[in-house]
Amino acid sequence: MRIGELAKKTEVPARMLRYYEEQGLISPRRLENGYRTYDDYLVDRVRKIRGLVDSGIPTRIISNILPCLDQPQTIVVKNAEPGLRELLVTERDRMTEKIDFLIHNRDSMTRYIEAIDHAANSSRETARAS
Amino acid sequence: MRIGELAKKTEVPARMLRYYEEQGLISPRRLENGYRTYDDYLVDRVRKIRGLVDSGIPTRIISNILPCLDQPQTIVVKNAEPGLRELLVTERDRMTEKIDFLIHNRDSMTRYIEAIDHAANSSRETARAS
DNA sequence: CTAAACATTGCCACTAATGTGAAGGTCAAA
DNA sequence: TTTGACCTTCACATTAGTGGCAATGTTTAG
Repeated sequence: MRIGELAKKTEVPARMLRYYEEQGLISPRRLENGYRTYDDYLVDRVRKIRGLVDSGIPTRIISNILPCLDQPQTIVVKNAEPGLRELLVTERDRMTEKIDFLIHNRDSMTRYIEAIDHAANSSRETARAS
Repeated sequence: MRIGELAKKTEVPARMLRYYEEQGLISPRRLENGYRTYDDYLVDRVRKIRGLVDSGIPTRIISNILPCLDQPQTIVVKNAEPGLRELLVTERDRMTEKIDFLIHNRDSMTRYIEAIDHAANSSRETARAS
């Protein structure tokens, strides 16, 4: 598919897709006329990129961990680049920390919201009683 | 405590603490000489700010949700600012989405790392057999 | 077939958010 | 009175995007 279709499917502006290419996150092939052409699997990949960026993971890191995120445990593992495993473990652990942190704070927010609701109920009852 | 001590306790440079103040995330009092003075509870708060920023949450949002994150369900709930509950729920749900996304991808990374390890073991055994 | 409408390209510059560095001055403890 | 922590202010850096333009390719309507 061409850039416009991918943009529509991913909700990511074409402009941004070119930007991600510039950052080395996606590498579409080209048609004879120079137009970029994207394989289907890139739809999923672009969504992952968005999610990772939204989670505060810098593009430089994203480019390293993207290979892990493609569904079939591709034979790419054969690379065995030394240091890659290290980096992946580090980033995986950092991610786990982030998850725990977010869960903790999400739960605090939930309790706070419930406190608001409870306060609203109480004052309603107080008003009714008066 | 003064800015230097807070910087040491939180591992956040003093420069950055002034920046967060500028962004309205913390409001230290001042001594007669103009020095900033921080209460103990701000240590925790600064750590939260760091975590939230690292998780891709913009400071403008952080300033809104910070009140929820202070441990004692302070009587602050009395505010009942209309629209605040809405905003909190929205951000809480956004946070949940982020958590789910991160968990999913963290698990993918873990599987990939295991695949690397398994590949390494296999080739070691192959080498031994030859 | 031609012309208008639309998609894509590269390019350059600009914005917004989050920090960071450094100059020049004040404060206070040794 | 020197040293180190702190003050303000202005400017610069980095990351992640955006806007606009002129040129070219493609599609569609008359």
